[in-house]
Amino acid sequence: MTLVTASPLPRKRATVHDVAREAGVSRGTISRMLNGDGYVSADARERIEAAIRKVGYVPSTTARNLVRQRTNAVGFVVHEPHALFLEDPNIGAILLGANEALSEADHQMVCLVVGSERDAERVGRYLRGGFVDGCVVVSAREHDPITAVVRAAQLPVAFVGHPPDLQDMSWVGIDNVASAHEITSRLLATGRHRVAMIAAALDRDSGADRLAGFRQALGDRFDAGLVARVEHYAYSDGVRAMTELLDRAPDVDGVFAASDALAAGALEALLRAGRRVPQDVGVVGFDDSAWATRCTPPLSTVRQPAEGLGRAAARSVLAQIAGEQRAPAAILLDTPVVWRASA
Amino acid sequence: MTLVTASPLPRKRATVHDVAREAGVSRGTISRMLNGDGYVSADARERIEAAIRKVGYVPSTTARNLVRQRTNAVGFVVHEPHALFLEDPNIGAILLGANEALSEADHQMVCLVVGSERDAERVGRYLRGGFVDGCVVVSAREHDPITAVVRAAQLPVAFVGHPPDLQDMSWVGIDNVASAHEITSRLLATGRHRVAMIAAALDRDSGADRLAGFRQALGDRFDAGLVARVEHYAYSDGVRAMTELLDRAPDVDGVFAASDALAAGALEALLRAGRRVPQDVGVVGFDDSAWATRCTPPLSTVRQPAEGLGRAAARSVLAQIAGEQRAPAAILLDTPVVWRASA
DNA sequence: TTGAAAGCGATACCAG
DNA sequence: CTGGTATCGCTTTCAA
Repeated sequence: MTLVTASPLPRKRATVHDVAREAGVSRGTISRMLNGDGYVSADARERIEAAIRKVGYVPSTTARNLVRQRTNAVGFVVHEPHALFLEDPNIGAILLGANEALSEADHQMVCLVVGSERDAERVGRYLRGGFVDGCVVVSAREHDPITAVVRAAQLPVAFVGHPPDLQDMSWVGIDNVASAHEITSRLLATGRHRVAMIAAALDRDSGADRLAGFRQALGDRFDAGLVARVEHYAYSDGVRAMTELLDRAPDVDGVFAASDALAAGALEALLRAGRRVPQDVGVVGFDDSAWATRCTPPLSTVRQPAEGLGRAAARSVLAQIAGEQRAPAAILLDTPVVWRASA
Repeated sequence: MTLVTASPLPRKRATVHDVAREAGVSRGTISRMLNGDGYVSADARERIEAAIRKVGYVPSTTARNLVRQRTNAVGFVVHEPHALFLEDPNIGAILLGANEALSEADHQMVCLVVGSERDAERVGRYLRGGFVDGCVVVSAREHDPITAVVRAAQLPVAFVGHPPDLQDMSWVGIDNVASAHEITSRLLATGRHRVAMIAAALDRDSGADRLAGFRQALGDRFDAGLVARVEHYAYSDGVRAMTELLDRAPDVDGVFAASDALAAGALEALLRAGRRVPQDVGVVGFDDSAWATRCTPPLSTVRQPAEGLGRAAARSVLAQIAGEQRAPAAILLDTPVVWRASA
């Protein structure tokens, strides 16, 4: 640890008052100018601009927020950061999509990370306390405290995904059942007979629905013994599940993994077991994340429009803030199948 | 898109005033109670609590921030989100570390993403406008507008990494030169003679320093022809660079990649070229990210204490806010070498 | 076109 | 222990 120089004198922030005195006008005039209400003489405008530069004035966001009763900021609430920011490749894209949409509307996205009980409580306070005008919530689970808070606060909100207790709040998502059904069918169409699934996150709708779609696609051929259940969508879970599956059913010739990361793990396990993909076993994933193309062979998968989800959620919140969208809506985005070499 | 139900009536928020009237006490008493200054009779306390519940009172963060002249929130500013949130595995861990430290101090972390000019301008406004009490900045480049803003605002700040124009602001980081030197030496010690490097992000200190350390370790044996330069720390860059390197110098028997993602890409290219790792070519990476263990063979690498960086940065900011740490400091964290099977 | 004044919703000091 | 009052920094009628 190295010390470098001494700290500078802490100068006090300039206020409208200072600018007013300096420019010889009233604070009202300054405010009007800054907020573009027109009706400011060229003369006054000039003097104010000079004064602002001279005293180094920057309006106080806080004071402005208080009087306007709005912040022009929208929260982006993320849960379980460990599982998400570090493992889920979608979260970053969703965040980017949301930021883009908000930026276009000149709103500030403030991302709030909930990593503990304590965080949940504090984030709740900020949310209800008017720190933001609305928020996007990703990966809420059932009975999520955040869900309760935004409902109680009647805050404009859009969820990404739909926990069962959303009631009358808006959400955006994809049709997990249909997507899983489709890709499973495609896999079956390659002539596989013993198709397994690596299912994950069954306590969330995404996980449960993908399993449901898989089951639906198999119909009579569904064999519960060919479903490996794991906790997370992670690579290591995929390795473990596939190893177990090979053990249980050595004749397996097809696998639908509930995420690309899981599929990549499965690939690794298959490789270790000496199986060739796609010759011996066909593998398909879900997400079309970076995993899909970095695997060997590249994964056939379902494209999850992550950025689009973020954008749509943000737009929904903005519409609610603007008072346009009155009724809660459920927005489903398309999920094209991307067919590559793994099946 | 499905419409669900009608929206509820927008009730107005209760204020201290309402609670005061309801409980028959003055607003001062309520404030004292809420802010734990003691000195509130059991009787008053009870009536206030009841009143709060009854009118559904939640203090306004905004109003409180204004009068207190502090928000108890710290910004976490991220640049170039595409490169970072989607590619850099460290950013998530840094964010988590920072959040953890802030949470312990009961401060709210608000993550602000700068994805465009417009974002930079807006984030600058929020930062200077007192939206947060201080901030952590990751991945600032030279002449970064954010750097200028925090300097001008004299905002308590800690950078993760150190762009050259930091002047007297605090930062936390690692010794990239020494780390690169060490792992290169270890690689050489395995008996390699033609050791190449895949260098990236040479416009940032991390990238340039890793190259410098590599060069230093090689001394006389340094051969500029064995350095492949790429833009990003990404997997695909690694594949490309390694392919090129094999082309240029087929006798290469060792590679130091400036990140694990690059190393993973290199592994892929080597595999394709029919080289065995570590028998024919030894490969080492940097970061000790998830890449390192998910590769085959797992990577020998340098552990970058990402969470620790986030925590340290956050602590530094907190100390500055508390007025403890007056002088700017440079904090370097340790980077142990993690030796696995790839070299 | 501009100034004066009334809030926005809390906190904090000061008598009592 | 508690109530009154000034204040935080800005926006926004309302007259002039």
